[in-house]
Amino acid sequence: MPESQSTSNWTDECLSSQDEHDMEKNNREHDRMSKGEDYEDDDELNRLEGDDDEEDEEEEEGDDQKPKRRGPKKKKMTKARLQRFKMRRTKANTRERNRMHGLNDALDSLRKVVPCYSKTQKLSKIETLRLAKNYIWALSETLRSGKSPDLMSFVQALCKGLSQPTTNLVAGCLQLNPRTFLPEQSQEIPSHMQTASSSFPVHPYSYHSPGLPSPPYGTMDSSHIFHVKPHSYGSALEPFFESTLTDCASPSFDGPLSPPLSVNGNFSFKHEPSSEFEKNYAFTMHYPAASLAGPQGHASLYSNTAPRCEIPIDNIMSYDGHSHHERVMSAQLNAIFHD
DNA sequence: TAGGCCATCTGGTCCT
DNA sequence: AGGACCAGATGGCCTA
Repeated sequence: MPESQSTSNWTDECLSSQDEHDMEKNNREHDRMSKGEDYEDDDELNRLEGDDDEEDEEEEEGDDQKPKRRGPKKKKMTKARLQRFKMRRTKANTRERNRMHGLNDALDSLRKVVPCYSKTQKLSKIETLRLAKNYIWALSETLRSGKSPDLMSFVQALCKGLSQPTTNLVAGCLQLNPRTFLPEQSQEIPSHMQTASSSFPVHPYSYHSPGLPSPPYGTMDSSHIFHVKPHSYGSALEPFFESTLTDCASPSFDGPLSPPLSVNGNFSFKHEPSSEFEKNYAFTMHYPAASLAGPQGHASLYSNTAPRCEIPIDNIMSYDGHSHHERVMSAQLNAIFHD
């Protein structure tokens, strides 16, 4: 293709300001190369350029000082060639930028459907992926076993391999002290919690970051200890409390109810003091695909009794929604602090 | 100031 | 040939 055609094709494209910036940068690059800097005598560029420009054919001959080089013959960087190079580079940069933006958009979508979504405190890319992996694993495990896990196990599974800040974030979402569910802390965890945390098998693919700092080892804040009350009527949700029912008949569960718990809107427990419901927490899973899916969705696994969703269904975020989710979070925070 | 995270540029490789 | 994908390099920003 003649250079002029290639150039006109390019100029037909819409240049963003970033592209213009690229062009400027490439012009600087041009200056640099014109001065003979870098690029190892332009070998690199010549390799990139290919050999379709007869007019530029030129070889370095008679250079006795340097040993003969292998590979394609060297060609001079003509203006036209440089121009085409710049254009290709600029286009490639734009494509790469867009590609990365698409990737980041996908990651953002993932952040929204993973527990502990926060607009203000965004999970890093790597932590998002780890948390998503744990989340998928935990849900799969739930489906595989056909038994709902207790929350402590679930949170433990979620936090496997996460960095301390992310673990703290999850703990924050849960209103929990991370020490209460980190597996390494089992010696410090009350017996009922140790029992609860055994519902999940060891995560087969858990990421063990060698460089991760240890979780905080502070004093146990009893106000953060997680108390789960089994609800009084039989339902598909009951298995979530099975371990606490069978193993945790300790006096600690006769104490005051702990605040309702929310895992970033994926689980929530609501305290309704005025009803018979009052000593129980309704479990809801308003992961959008679950709670909105109705009979087809995951929610149907847990919803064969009267609806427990304390948040109006239309307040639950849509798959890509933000504001709904924020309202849900806000509602849950209200519930958390309603004591 | 060091370290973490991120966006961007870049060149290589593979695929269509 | 051109685009997609990838990984390395680099520099900016932020935080402890």
